[in-house]
Amino acid sequence: MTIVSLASTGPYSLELSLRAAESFAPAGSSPPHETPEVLRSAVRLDGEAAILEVRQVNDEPARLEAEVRTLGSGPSGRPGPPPETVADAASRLVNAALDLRPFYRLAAGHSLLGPLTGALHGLKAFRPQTLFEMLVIAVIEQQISLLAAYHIRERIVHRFGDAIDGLTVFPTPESLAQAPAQELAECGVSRRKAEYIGGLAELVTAGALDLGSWEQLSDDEIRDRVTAVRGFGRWSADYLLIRGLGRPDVAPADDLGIQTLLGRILGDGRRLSPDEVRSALAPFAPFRGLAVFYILAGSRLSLI
DNA sequence: TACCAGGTAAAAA
DNA sequence: TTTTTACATGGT
Repeated sequence: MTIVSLASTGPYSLELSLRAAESFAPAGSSPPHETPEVLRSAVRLDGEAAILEVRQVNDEPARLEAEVRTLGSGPSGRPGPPPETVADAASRLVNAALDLRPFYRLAAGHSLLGPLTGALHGLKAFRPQTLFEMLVIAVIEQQISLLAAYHIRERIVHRFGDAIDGLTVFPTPESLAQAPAQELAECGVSRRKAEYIGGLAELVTAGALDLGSWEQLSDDEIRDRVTAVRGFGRWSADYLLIRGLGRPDVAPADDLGIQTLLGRILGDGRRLSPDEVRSALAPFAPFRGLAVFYILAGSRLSLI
């Protein structure tokens, strides 16, 4: 067991972020939390499956506490992972490095975003533990409804991931590279998507895609690398930038769900074209992605 | 039943 | 070069 303390840059509300995350999941998909203020996540630390729990211990300045349990750790087992590893994993999950204050200053004067950032003060999106996971999820979500994608993803995770303490860690690139396309397709993805996932997993396993170094790259450099992989277009690249890397300014203009949402909230109810999405989001640069996330969360939480 | 849903690559024109 | 088509699940 390892416990570490970490700070969030600027304001943060774990409780609000948990409520937003829950509102994005299909109704009834997650059992009611016994402890709604704790983020509980199955992760892989130094190659070993672990449960990572994050709780907030102070509001301003925002401070969090992360606790890890692995199967091997405990009174008689090996020691848990080193504190830096735990702190890094937890910081990534809660996007601790993102500072919301400049976004709030920009939004303050806006008729919709002003009140919304007030009501959602401290809200950040959780990030997945790895970019590999985010890319696989992007493929699954291509073209089909989020609900259908959710069921397919659950099947893949349970079939190829590692169970620990009632949760399941996302499959490794190695396990998906070894999975026959037929077995992936049995989880509900198309034959072609199974090839995309297998191809990605092989590239990562072979070291041809060094996802770990992508944090340092610019948005456009990452778009180039993502779209060079078969099965990954502009939409998937933007999806990775926003959800996987938390890049605050990515405007997902090709996203059907965003086109529909912005048409309803900012437009006349009709779905917006990609160009109309770009125009609608222009006032929020360099925080266009954050603006979309706040509008989406506000919509899901029935605030707008 | 047919169509749409937070796309993409490959075939056809 | 541009347009059309196939693909999988789940809801309406």
